Amino acid sequence: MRPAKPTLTGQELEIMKVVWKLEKATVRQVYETLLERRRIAYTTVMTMMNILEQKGYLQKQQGDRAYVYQPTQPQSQVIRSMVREFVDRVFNGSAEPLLAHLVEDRHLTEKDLDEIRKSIKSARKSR
Amino acid sequence: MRPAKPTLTGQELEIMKVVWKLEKATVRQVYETLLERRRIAYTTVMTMMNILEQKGYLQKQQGDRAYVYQPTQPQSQVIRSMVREFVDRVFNGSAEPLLAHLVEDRHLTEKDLDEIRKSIKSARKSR
DNA sequence: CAATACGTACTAATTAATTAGTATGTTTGA
DNA sequence: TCAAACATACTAATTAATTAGTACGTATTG
Repeated sequence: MRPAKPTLTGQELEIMKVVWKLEKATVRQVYETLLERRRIAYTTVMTMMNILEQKGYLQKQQGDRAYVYQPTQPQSQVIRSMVREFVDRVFNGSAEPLLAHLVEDRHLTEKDLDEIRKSIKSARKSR
Repeated sequence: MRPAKPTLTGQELEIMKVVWKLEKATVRQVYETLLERRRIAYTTVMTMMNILEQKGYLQKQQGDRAYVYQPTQPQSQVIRSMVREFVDRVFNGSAEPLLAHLVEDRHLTEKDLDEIRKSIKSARKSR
């Protein structure tokens, strides 16, 4: 049996992104979307989506003709736990060094930090 | 042939962390260190370290008895590119949403942000 | 020096990840 | 209606990742 919430692998994440974007989608819809970027077989997408269902990330229901899949969790929540795992794995759980790296890489500006500062304050209020 | 700088996988990163810590190390040293945390075979460590050498992350030289392995790149540099890849993969390259997640997760405090702010300023000066 | 520990090369087993084919049944439009 | 398109279930091939075993040689030490 598969564990309850196994991590999303690379290709699985790609598919989830499409489904989140579309809110709900058939295999064909996802297939068409992915085709715009690269060559892939219809059945490959189907297999992946079924695995995602087994993993608990997607839910399917009978639609007009084909199954319609939809995410079981919002994107933000899933990504949050991916970040948490990454921080655990790479930085042993502390986010600060990650920040340092982001800054060094010039991905972050002072303006970004102001944004963040604000959001911290409001988060604190709502606690 | 292997690509020049393939990404580090989970277990490979664990081994690299040990070697970075020790600065240079034999298979046995890494093996002993990993043993403290979990059961693993000596040859497993050796295999992994040889793969890391093929991938260009480690360099080996003949030591007194055994080969001595050392990192070809500093930890900070490797981790920086792991962060970059993660940001690309999960956030399509923009770091800001990553920040938002870190904050929401309360991994980040205002104090952290002050630290970062300072480091941005000094980075700017040295540009 | 002989037994034991150590080191390396080579091989291999297992599992996960990725991609896709085939068989078969349903729907639909010309 | 019937051929083409579509859908799904089932199976499978390929590659990567992870873990480890075996054979064999060298070093060490009691």
